[in-house]
Amino acid sequence: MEILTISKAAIQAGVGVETIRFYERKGLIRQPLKPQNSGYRNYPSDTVKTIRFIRQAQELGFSLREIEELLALKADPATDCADVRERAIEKLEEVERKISQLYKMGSALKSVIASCPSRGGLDGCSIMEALESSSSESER
Amino acid sequence: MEILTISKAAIQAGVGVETIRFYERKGLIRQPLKPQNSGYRNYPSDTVKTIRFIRQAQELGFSLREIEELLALKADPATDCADVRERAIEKLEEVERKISQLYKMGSALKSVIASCPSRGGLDGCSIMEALESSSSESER
DNA sequence: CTTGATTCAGTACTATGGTACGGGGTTTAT
DNA sequence: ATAAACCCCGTACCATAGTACTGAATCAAG
Repeated sequence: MEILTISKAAIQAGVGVETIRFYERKGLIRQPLKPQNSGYRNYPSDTVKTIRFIRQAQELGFSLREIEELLALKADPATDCADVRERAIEKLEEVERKISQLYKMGSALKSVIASCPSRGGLDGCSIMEALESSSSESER
Repeated sequence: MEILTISKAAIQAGVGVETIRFYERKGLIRQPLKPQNSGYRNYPSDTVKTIRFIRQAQELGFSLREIEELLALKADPATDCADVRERAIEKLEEVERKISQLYKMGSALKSVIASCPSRGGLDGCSIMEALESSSSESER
């Protein structure tokens, strides 16, 4: 297994050096071996994979906190595939809910555009109405 | 039209009092009338609708800055229609960009879920594999 | 062996979107 | 009329996801 300095690891993973240290501080990647006479990190190439995993999961809409959980599942030999699948399904549902709302918003905007040929009267401007009717709301 | 104190408005809109003042500072909602002998805000119920709109739009991935622009579309019917129309078109494009982004996320999640055996250890978990092996470089 | 590049830890700073607090003034209910 | 509850403004603080900077230590090349 190849050993990498932080900057080599950063290049291979496609992130900045600071980002790696940031992930380490956040507990997303563990601090690698540091040789006794140096404080320098020596990364196994596994770490590069982990970082890529993080970026990939971010692309799918997972937050770093959620990714941390995914990584914990990954590290636990008792984890069943269904656990991971469950999280992916939840995320998919989240994504799909957003898409459908954006569709509504898109049609509201289209109707605004259509009903506004070139002269006054924005009475048909109903972006809010379109959204109001579709939202019974989340708590905080 | 009902008149509300800030806390009543906050409750109706499902946000905190501080959030309303924050939106006001940000220019998302306008400061309401304040009776002469009091510094207290008196909100029309319209404001509640605006706040709900803001929350809704945020859920869809709009930033407060973008939402401010969306709100500007709805406001002021005296504005030239063509101008409003232009901004509406821009927002529509933004919405469509968001949809396609989320769509990509959704398909990625779906394909990963579909190929998951949904039981067993992670050795055979295609979701984890997908997250790891993907060397699609998004550059930064 | 010296120079320049890299790395270290720690902290500060960015932007976004709030949330909390402190020390007042105002309203309202009893 | 007095206490509880509410509201004011300003400022400080929180999380998220990094990015930048500092001064000292270490490493790699000539």
